[in-house]
Amino acid sequence: MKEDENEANWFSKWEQELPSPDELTPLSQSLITPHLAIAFNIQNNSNSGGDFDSSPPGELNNTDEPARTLKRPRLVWTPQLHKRFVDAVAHLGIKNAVPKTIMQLMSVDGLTRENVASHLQKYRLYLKRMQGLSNGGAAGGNGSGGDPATDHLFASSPVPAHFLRSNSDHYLPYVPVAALQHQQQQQQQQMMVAGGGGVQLQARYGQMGHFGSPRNGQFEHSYLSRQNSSIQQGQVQGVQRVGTTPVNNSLVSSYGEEVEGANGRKVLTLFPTGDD
DNA sequence: TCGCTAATAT
DNA sequence: AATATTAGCG
Repeated sequence: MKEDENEANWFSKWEQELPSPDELTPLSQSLITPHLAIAFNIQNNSNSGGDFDSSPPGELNNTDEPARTLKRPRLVWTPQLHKRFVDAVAHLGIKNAVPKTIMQLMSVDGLTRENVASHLQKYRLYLKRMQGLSNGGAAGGNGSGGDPATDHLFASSPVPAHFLRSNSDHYLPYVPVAALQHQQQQQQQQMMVAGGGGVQLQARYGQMGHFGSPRNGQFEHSYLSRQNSSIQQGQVQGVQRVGTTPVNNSLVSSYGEEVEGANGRKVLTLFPTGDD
């Protein structure tokens, strides 16, 4: 197999040029440097949403600047991230739990409103389905419903009781602080990278400055301060077709499993998915 | 501009 | 399968 040799070759080059941990690109900024983009042959498909593409639809930038045209990698909603989401929603109360607000409360660097909106939509559907059934086994053992599969993720976090009311009129504005034990969970995160052109994103978050105590259903303050700048780092890596696992960082020093789905779609998992 | 839902795209 | 994006409305 000569191809393997070739790949091994460019791979070592590539490996040497990887940024040091300090230089990891924060998720909130450009996600993939032009260099990496080219190295991975990741090119934007042109239009479609262009999240952080700075040029508006009307304006046309003839020369393609990869860095600017790149699409965000798909966010991977890990159980922990989802938990944070649930906590945020729980503490905001139904009325205030809208994408933007949730996003702010979560204070996850790199998390966009759209990420949250999309997730929220699915989560709501999940809740609805849960109500339809005899409520009771929200967490852990669903399965026989034969429903969409994100349930998996959703089931990983306990659903606050008041979410499951069909009467959405007057929810309790807050949750009995029981679910609020997350505290400083370790910053270890899982990262999954899909091969074959699929690039996924891992979000890192720091400690939440404690949630404000909701008074009378109005959350009055300042979850707004996002000053946890120090802990926030994220990194994306693409895997072209390499069989080799690109582990070289101190952050990702252990090999994950390289599993192959039915499609030949490889998924790299760095760090075990730490559930609660 | 934001949010919601359903549909569709990747 | 899991997320993202879009359309159409309020």
